Amino acid sequence: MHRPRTATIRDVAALAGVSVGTASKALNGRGSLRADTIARVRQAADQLDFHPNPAARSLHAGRTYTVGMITTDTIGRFSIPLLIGAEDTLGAGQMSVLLCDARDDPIREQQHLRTLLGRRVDGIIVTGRRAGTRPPLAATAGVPVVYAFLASSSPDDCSVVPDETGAARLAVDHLLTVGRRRIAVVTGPAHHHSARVRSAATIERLAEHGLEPVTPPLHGEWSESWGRQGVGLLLGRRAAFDAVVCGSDQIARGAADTLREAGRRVPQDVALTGFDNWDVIALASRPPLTSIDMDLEGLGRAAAELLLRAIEGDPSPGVHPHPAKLVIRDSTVQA
Amino acid sequence: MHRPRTATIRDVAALAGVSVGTASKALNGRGSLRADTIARVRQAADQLDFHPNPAARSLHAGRTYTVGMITTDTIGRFSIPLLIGAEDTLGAGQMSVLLCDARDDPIREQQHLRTLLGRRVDGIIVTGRRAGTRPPLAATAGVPVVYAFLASSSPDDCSVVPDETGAARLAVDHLLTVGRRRIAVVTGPAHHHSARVRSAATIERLAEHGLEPVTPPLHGEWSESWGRQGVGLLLGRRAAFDAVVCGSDQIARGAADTLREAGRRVPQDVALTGFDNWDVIALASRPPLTSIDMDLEGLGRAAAELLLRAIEGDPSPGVHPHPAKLVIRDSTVQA
DNA sequence: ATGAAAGCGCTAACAG
DNA sequence: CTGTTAGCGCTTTCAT
Repeated sequence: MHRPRTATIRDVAALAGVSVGTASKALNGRGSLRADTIARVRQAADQLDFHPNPAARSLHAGRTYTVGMITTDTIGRFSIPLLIGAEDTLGAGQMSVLLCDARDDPIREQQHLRTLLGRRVDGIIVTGRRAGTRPPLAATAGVPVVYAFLASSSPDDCSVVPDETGAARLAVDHLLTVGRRRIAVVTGPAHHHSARVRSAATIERLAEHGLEPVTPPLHGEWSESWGRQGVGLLLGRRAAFDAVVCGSDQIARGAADTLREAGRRVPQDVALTGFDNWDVIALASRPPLTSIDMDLEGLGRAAAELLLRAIEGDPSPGVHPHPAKLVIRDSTVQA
Repeated sequence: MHRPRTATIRDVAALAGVSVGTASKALNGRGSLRADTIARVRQAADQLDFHPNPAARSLHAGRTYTVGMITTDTIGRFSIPLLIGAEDTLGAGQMSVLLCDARDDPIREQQHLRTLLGRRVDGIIVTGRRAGTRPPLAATAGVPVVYAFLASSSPDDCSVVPDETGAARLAVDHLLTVGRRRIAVVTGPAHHHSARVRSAATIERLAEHGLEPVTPPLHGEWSESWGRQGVGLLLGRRAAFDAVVCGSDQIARGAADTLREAGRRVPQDVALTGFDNWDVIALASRPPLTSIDMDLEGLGRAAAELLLRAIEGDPSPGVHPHPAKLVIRDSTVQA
């Protein structure tokens, strides 16, 4: 095999006129060496553009300074900010990230897991769009795992999830602040965890203020089309409402379109809140949407920090909710 | 350091009652061994769930079976399918992918490059949204590099890019097929490479059919808002047009909204083509958009294949265009 | 303060 | 056919 001749510590030692052991110590600040020896070695290393071979280092240290990131469903809109956030703090911790896309296929997931363990990663982050919980990864041979966005069903595992109840409260409180009292809910499929959690939290928060929604929550797809239909239903029922809490930005955008076409002004007649703060949708909407931002990038960072800590031997089992924030735009407050 | 006691080849050899050398040969199919010896070793390996330590293997082979993927702008809508495609074929080639997000920052890019080279990756894929060309990566110490989506400005490098001219032709030919002759172009910023290439190719193709656009191409943002404005301009000028080639799905969707609100039927009165086939936009549009799909996932796969080949010592310098395809929906053909 | 040598886990020559 | 041995590049005792 034609090995690209990179400088080795031998070369550095030779150039500096010391033994490899001394060179190693000089470069790693171990042992006690004369200052000028250290300087000489450093200079030699610079001159040769020496970078220690990570394979050799790993072989000795038993660590790879690498973590695996495995997205159970295909990498998508939700995983990306998570990836970015995690990659960011892991990189700061000198860790590199191996990316695995399981495409919603348990077999692929299993293969990727084997690959990662085979590569002796120091830790694993599991993400995915699927709401709620998922079964924990099969045997990970003592390698620390953190679940991000979705939670492991085992409470012994460490999971970081968006605080969806807190998020729903943010939306309700904001609508109350801008004077709305007759609030409707149009959200995603009834069987969908996020849809249920969000609408339950919304209702609960309303109740705390002595209110209830003008109709039971309307469930449908996570689509603009359903947003249009849902609001169409509300209009058809001649329900009196001055705000709609929507389960996603897409639903909210559909709602905005239908309201406008029906001659209702947003936000003067009806205020709208979205969810996800997905810029493409929220900003293109007429008017732009007030929306809940789950801070997925921050969530990814949080997950990475917990993983780093776990790798250092300090695990944090349990489910850790990550706070959301409200981004206010014209769909609730007149420009 | 507390090393997780994974089985080593020594353990396997001991259990099988052979020497490590023999065990190695048995597991790698080298040399010539008795069938039952091989079987015994295999069984021992299975029993101990033995996986060769990749650090040791790398140390010996001088390869890491790892490639770096570095996205120059932040990971986004365009990079993801590329990532997925590349990860897919690299994984099939036993390669893992180290992900680096440079966030449009040359300094971060440089750091990531150093990290990747420091980790001795076998190859690098560079992607990014920025259109057109980019300066080649600084010294890569002989590590093969493939540029995907954007091209390196050096012709000695290997780049895989979408065939945007071919793509524009697909759109024009389709519009002609459905009987349109008075075609307008509304696209992105004039300084943007894709916008220029796409509209130039559109005009050229029209010319080959003895036609020209009803007005010079209209340039603006890559946004729905500009799509609405652009079509507003066309309507205001009382230009007679029966089709609009839009530079992106967002522009096309904006165009569709304005046309509908102006009482023009899509596609009966005006046909629309989008670009990117971004489902969230193209499907939510009323009507759903006929759009050009650059097959980014396939492009990522192609890039990965070229990289694998380059790693094997068979580089393919030059710019390799990757064909696009047309996805026909209701904005050009009545449902 | 420095050097010599062992060993991390594996593969590939070379002996037998 | 199988075993022994010498590295791959680095860190770390242990001598000196």
